[in-house]
Amino acid sequence: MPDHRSARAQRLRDAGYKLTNARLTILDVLETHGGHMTSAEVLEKVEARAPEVGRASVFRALDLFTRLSIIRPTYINDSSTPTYVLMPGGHHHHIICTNCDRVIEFEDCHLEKLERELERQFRVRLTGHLLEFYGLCATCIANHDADK
Amino acid sequence: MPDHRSARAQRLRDAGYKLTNARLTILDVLETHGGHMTSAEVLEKVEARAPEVGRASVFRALDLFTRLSIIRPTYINDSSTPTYVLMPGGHHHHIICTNCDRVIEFEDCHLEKLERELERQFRVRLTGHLLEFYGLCATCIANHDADK
DNA sequence: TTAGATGCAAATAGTTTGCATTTGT
DNA sequence: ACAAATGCAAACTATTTGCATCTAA
Repeated sequence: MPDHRSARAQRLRDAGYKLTNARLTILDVLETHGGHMTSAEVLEKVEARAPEVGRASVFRALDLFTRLSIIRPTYINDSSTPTYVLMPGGHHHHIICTNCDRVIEFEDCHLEKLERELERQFRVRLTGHLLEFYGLCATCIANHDADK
Repeated sequence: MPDHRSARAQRLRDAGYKLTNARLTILDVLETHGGHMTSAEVLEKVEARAPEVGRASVFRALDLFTRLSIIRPTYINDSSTPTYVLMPGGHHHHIICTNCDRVIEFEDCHLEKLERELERQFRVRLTGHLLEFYGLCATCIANHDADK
């Protein structure tokens, strides 16, 4: 299995950034949690594990990790606050229910071919992608139909 | 050509929402601008066109339009503030340069098949999607290489 | 050794709320 | 007619900044 944890720290290092206690703690919090985390949740977990790490460093690290395509902020529910998703292998895919905000993750996206096409067409070098579908989940479809 | 403008107002109406002056103004601002707009830009344009429309109504409408898959908030640059993209036909696709934040839009995504697969697999009813690729644009690749 | 990163606390900016009033249907 | 939506301004909350200090390389 791929060791994403050391791989991501390595990525920081390769890009010329220091492996500080703050960054490694924040990265570990994200990796331990695994899924979707709001900045508030990250702040809370970091505070619990390493009280000496300041709020500002958390936001600075989240920005940095975003620039490095390690995570990606997205809007899940009532906007205004981003939810960060880890992007192992540079990509992530999910379905968001626009009624109850449930998130369903899925694996396959078959976007490799499109990715290569885009790189050629626009002369870009792509490092990751996020694919979000919106709609109603099974539960909300049932409730909706029951309303009739 | 499809008349997205009346189509979207119709969508509001069909979902049981009132076609108020505030909502129609905000919708028109989004459609006139066409592309990506931050909440600040929407506020500014709405203020210019219809000063009587309050700030709160703008945010309430942006939330509503998001729930209806008319627009979708996403993070383009320095996070913290969402950029809203119109989703004609329910979908939108772009490439974001993680170095200079340039946005390149593209049309084809070939996701219809995947969409149908997901609907079957998870028993969901999908209304739209957003596909974002991250990486370096041609200009930033050149600058990066020049640094060596 | 030293550029880069941190932690703190104060400042800022973006967004939401409560409520009396207005409006679409 | 009346529920839904609005506009206002105040309250709130999340995020950022400036700067002296610290630390990874």
